[in-house]
Amino acid sequence: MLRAVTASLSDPELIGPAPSGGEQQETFPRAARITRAVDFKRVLDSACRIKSGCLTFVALPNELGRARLGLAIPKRHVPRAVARNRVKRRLRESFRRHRNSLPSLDVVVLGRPGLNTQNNAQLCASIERAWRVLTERFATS
RNA sequence: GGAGUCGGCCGGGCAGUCGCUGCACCCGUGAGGGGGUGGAGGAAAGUCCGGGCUCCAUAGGGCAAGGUGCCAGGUAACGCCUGGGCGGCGCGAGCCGACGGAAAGUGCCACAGAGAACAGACCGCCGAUGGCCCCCUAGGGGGAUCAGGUAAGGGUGAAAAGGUGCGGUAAGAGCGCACCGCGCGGGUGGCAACACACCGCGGCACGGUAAACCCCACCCGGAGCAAGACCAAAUAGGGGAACAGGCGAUCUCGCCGCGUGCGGCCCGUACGGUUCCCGGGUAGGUCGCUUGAGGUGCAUGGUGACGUGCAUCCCAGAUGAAUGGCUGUCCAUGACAGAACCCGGCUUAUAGGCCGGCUCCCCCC
Repeated sequence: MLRAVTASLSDPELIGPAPSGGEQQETFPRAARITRAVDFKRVLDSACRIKSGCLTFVALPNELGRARLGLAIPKRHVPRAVARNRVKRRLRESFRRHRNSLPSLDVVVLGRPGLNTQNNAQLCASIERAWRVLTERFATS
């Protein structure tokens, strides 16, 4: 875990294009997702929330040695299924890219009002900012 | 060539790369890995109809409620589709139609208008007939319009007592006649809806409204994949057994027996420890879950919807929920939009493009 964090800080590409074959594979297996209702509940009951744009990131350290992602984009804030899929795909893709540089956290991303009107650039900026904040806050602890 | 109309189809392509996911195969004790192969739509949407499937209910029948509503066919079924009829719109191809019943009953028909349902004289026209005035005066002529006559014209209205023409009359009027229309009965054609340049009768309306109540005919049990079936921790609780045996006695039966509370004691009653089993059942998991009223091709019956036969193909199945990101390039900027048990329809949204049938107009030969 510690090795992963230091590697990420020295990594030149944080926003850049595809890495073209680094040492670490940027995969997104099922083990990197929060799939159980109890896990969701435990994370959402924790106090650490970071608002970034129209998204809220709720984080809780875990003992697994890797970061996990869970999504909760409500139909109330993004009524159309296509738009909802777009938001979730952006989040998953960005998480996949930054997974190896993140601390060992369970992160649940919540949608907030106004999310429906965000374009891809705004969305990506919000997500990138959230990863940086999460890394800084949990890297030392 | 232009305008229009109907039907069908596509709805970014290609290459590279990094990911996700179903399936079978290989490697690995296992976690997992490897290469292969499949991976959103014409509407996946709205959830408006109709089915399949599942559980519950149910002898049979009726009422109520709801729905459908020209006729015939297609279909698993339909409120859908096809063909036909009728009415309306369009030069036409075509399009549109809750299109059964108003002589079973009830209700409503505003405003305007003189009058609106067993209806009417406001303006107008007439004033033959009766009365009035004038003139010549047996008799006749003229005038005004009091009685009155009149539904042709004006005006009101969504709608005003069938229409046109001729006759007729004081003026008019189905008052009479001809044609058209209407109603009733019959005939003919058609499976039927219905049609008719067919026959007879009736001078002629039995106004509209049933997406107002209603009447008639037909159809209809309820809930939905979070349906439902199975496996099944932990905790609490339910039921049962054992933990304790001994004595008498012939296989069998009888008697006594743990601790604590209530009580002076017995009977009685309540509570309690450990282990195991049983059933219900929560978290969680598995199935349901994709081979189907299925697609494609050929043949064949039918005007058609569609049916039949043969061959061939397997074409998403996720579950905190996959089907995407990036780069290059081309067409020249890609609309509406994302499966959640599955089908058949309807409705709504939709940038742009392709193909075919038909109609009308213009030009050339």
